Amino acid sequence: MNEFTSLTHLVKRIADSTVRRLSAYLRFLEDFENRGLSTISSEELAKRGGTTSAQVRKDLSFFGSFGKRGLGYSVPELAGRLREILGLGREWRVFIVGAGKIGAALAQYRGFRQRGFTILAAYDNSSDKIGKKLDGVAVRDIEHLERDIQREKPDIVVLTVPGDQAQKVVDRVVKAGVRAILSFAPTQLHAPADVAVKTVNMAMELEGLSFALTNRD
Amino acid sequence: MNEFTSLTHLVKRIADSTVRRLSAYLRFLEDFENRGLSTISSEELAKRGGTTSAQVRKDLSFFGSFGKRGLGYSVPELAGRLREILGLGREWRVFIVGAGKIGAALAQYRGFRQRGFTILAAYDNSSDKIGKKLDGVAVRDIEHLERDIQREKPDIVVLTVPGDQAQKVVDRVVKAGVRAILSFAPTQLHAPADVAVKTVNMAMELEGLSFALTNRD
DNA sequence: TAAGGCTTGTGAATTCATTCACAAGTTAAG
DNA sequence: CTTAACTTGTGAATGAATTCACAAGCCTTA
Repeated sequence: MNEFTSLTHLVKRIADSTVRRLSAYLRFLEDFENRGLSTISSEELAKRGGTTSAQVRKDLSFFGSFGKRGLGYSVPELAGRLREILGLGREWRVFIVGAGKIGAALAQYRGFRQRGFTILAAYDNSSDKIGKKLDGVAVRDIEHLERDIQREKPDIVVLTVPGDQAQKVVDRVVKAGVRAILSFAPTQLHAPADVAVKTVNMAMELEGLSFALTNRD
Repeated sequence: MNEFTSLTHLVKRIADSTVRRLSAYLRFLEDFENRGLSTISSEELAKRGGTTSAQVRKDLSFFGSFGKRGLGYSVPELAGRLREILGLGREWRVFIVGAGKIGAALAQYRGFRQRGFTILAAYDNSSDKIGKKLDGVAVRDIEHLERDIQREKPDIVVLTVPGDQAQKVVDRVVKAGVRAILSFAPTQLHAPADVAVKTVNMAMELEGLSFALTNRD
């Protein structure tokens, strides 16, 4: 039984950590799918994901009950359910803002396309880069960012500009109507509550390692 | 008063989320330092970091009491304390394994050097890349990885190889004595408990955004 | 049909993290 | 010296996430 009327009307807020694990489970399931396995238990899923079987079952239970007692989960069915839950059944349109090295690395990253994320264009303010291509992705003048957002309605903006320009770009794209941002700038970003912002902060990860190496034994 | 005898003998395990916030506080403090401000309150620090003043004070309280009641914290002193806590007072030696686009982006990333992370070398298995330079960083044959780890004793290995090779490289570098890894591969990695592993998983972040965009209203 | 072996789904218990709320300490002003 | 205005540091309270533990259901074998 399911306490929710539908996936789009979640009663409880789902924790970020839960969503991240669902994403990991999906990756393992795809692996199992490729190897032709048809069912999997929460225990096996847990071992792969470095968590516990109770955690796996609890995570899934927020969205329904997808398994069979005594048997486990059907690999293709659970994979399908997770794709649905994570919203991967459709195309997501992406703009990259910042055509530096990180932008270039992302433009060629196969994981984007594989999961339905289509990169429409990249933006930069340097005349060296404008008009060129980044692995098949056109680099456009950042002057036209707002205009293009209105025309092409990207769902997600990936930010790879230097830290001191990141907040300014956030303000611009939010004003133009973007509601999801993935930033690689090492700064804290501020946006309205209805805009989803994720930040990948390398400096923070490195300092986490530095801390771990320093404070142990 | 401090319930710990020294920073290297923490009684309580410090949560990952706490360390990440400390890292953020340090960034703001450096900003304040550059602007010549001499004191700051937990409230101001909180506003910048998108948290609460109680959280800031609690985070700091795990390590000692660094503020003055009625006044706040001395900016340079607190910055210094945080650098010490995070282990940023020394040089950290880094190998990059994988000289693809992401490896290249990291090789030129200024944030590394700025915080005392020195990139000693990069490794790859492609003869196109071996012997070349990645923004001043020599690309070496991955065949020599173990030998070089023993010789040059890097503290941290940054992994930017394709997902299907990541675990193999982890096993190799762990066996060779490395105790901290920062991975950009979109896979779950397994390592002994005394090895600190952080993973930056772009696919997971994107799926988090996809989930957020799908499940709202 | 019955028994044995497995595995799910989920309330309850526990552990962990955040927020509250206030005594204690500091500064500045009169 | 006294008062007023602040701000820290921290136990206690609350809230959130994880783990426990077991009834309920499914499959296989005989």
